[in-house]
Amino acid sequence: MNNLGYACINMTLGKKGILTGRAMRKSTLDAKGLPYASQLALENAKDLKTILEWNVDHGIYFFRIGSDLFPWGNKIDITKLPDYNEIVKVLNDCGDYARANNIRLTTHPGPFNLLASDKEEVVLNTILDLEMHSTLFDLLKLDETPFNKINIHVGATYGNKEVAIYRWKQNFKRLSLSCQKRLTLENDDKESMYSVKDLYDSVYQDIGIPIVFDIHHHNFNTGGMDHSEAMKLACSTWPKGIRPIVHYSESKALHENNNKIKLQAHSDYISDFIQTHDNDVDVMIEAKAKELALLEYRKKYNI
DNA sequence: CATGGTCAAGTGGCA
DNA sequence: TGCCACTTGACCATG
Repeated sequence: MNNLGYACINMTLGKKGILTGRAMRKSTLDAKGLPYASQLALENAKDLKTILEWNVDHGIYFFRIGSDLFPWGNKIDITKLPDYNEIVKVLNDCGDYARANNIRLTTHPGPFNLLASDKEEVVLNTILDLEMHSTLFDLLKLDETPFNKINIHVGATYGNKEVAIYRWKQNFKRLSLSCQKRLTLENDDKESMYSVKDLYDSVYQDIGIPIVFDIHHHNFNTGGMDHSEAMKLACSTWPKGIRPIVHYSESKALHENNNKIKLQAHSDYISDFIQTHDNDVDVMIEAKAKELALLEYRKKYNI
């Protein structure tokens, strides 16, 4: 195993008001407009640097950037933000810092990003959101490869997986090349949806999108493969020279012995050793306690 | 100032 | 039929 990372929020810094997730409701955007969106984006960008520095101070070189850095960035023209030039400078600086310190940055746009949708409006919204993430990566001067992945799910079947996958692949072609080159697909956490094997057979074999293996999700949708087989297959889809990423989380319902919680929900901390079956991977820990869970894990297993 | 309901977005599973 | 879960809580009105 190489890098251990965490997602979007630093609890320690968050308590001090340092975060990249300043957001607002639509009503607030309507009331306050671009100047306020600009102010939030600038504060978010500045805090990203602080979080990256904190990470380096704590030996963490893998971080997922949240989707709210540009509040409403998928619906507004961010180049029209009053502070746009300054925001770009700050993001350029964050990117330089990441490169200099060998930090791997990724994103995970929300479950509303459905390239397989049968509704054109949903697809258009998805394209806008994915392109916003890609533009953010451009401003950070990150690679146009899945080293800096923009990761999504297929996420829905519309009653016919084959047709949905076909639409997914058609709509994928509508993305900019730089966005396409960063995109990865993750296995879903429902039996009815897409396992690693589904993604491999129906998408990777056709258009070569790398597969992110989510170990927790696999428990709910194995596609007939055990963990070791599925992880190996997923890892085989990554380009040479780019370390595959796997996601790791544990069940909140089991941790808290509470059957009212869905088994899929993520626990605050993780307790089991992360088995990577000798694959050379970076592991994104998806735990509600964020970097605290990562630090606890390293302490527990002395790594 | 703390709390709790609500918030942009899509889908599917379940009580 | 309406909540929960997913990428993630944070916003905002109210007391």
